[in-house]
Amino acid sequence: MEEIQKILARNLKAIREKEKLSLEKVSELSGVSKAMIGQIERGDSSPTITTIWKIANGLKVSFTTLINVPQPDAKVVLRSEIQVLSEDNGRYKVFPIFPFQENKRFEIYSVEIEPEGNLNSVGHRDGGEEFITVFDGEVIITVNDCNYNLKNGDSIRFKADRPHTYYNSGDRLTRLSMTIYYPD
Amino acid sequence: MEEIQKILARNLKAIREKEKLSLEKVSELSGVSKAMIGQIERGDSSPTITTIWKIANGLKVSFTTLINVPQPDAKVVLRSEIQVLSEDNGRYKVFPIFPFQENKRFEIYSVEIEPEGNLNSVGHRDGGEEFITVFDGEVIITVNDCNYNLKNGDSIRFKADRPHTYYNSGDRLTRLSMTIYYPD
DNA sequence: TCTATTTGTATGCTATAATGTATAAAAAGG
DNA sequence: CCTTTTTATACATTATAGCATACAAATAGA
Repeated sequence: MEEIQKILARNLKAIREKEKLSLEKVSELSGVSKAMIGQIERGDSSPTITTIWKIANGLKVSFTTLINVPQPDAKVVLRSEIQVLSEDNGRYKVFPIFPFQENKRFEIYSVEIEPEGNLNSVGHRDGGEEFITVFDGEVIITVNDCNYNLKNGDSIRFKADRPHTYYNSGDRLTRLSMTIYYPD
Repeated sequence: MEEIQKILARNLKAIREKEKLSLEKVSELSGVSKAMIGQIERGDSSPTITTIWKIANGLKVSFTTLINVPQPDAKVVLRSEIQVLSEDNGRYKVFPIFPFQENKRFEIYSVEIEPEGNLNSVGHRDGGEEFITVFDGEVIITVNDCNYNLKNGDSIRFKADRPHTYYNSGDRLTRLSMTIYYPD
């Protein structure tokens, strides 16, 4: 029995218990036999993707809910705790706030750019996407040679797996929130 | 043949072509037979979770990469386009920037709170989690009766499926970035 | 153009997923 | 406590996943 089967078994059983459903009920909801639901929960069988799909749909949960592992409560990150990363002679500063987590697939930064400060990025991992909101100042973001002029309060999302740049075109500090999503 | 099989077929074939791998090579990397890889790509078979796990690991991609559907490039959201939601007699304003997307599982807002403005939340959907960073002013966030005093540049993440409140304890506008994650 | 190599597909066989049914065990109700 | 109902598991059968092998088709190189 593979580890992934155990994970699936635990998650399915946990969901079923939490919702207070019998094997019979899950069977009705999903269109998968009661005996098969039981086999899966005991880790006695490695179900096909079609079967899992039916179960996920029947229980109205996602695949990842069935194949991932759980985590804990509130956590504060003070600015003083953050190890800042500088580029462009200190004119571009990145504050890594919430690191990447495998089961969430995103990480969060805040960014500060001094006037005329800039950063060129060759692009991140495949399929990555950035979500940026301007909280102070202004910025010109270039993606695939397209310039996007953003003012205070504006936002942009773009595919981050290609060359892109950030440039503070104003005369005061620019501050951005940055959420980077990775599909894998 | 189920729809999920077609999706899987398309994604696997796309990855293989992109990486310029032969069926033989994917077979070596994953430990799944060449014939089976071919069957999966043609949608001729509904593989078990163990088989998909092996393929995902062999190709170093996630499950979601194999079972999800692709999207387009950069998109700008100007502040003027955002429909603001107000609470507490206008002292608490929410700007929905990037709406929830099923395949990413998070949504992004910015929030503005006037001095003494506050909001009580009974909690969102099960397992939801909030990631907040202060970009201006200060805020007291309460989660499970615990108060967290955050200053400019500080951040917090907390389980959002329980009662929580936001209160501007300062004497000027507070601005927050808010990323809400939902497991399903 | 021809030959050798690589690649994808077809086929038959084995292993196992998935089911329906029977039954033992657990839970609910009087 | 006893009886009925519900629930989970065992078992036999059917369908199909997964594999090894052969071969046709496509590609690469001389």
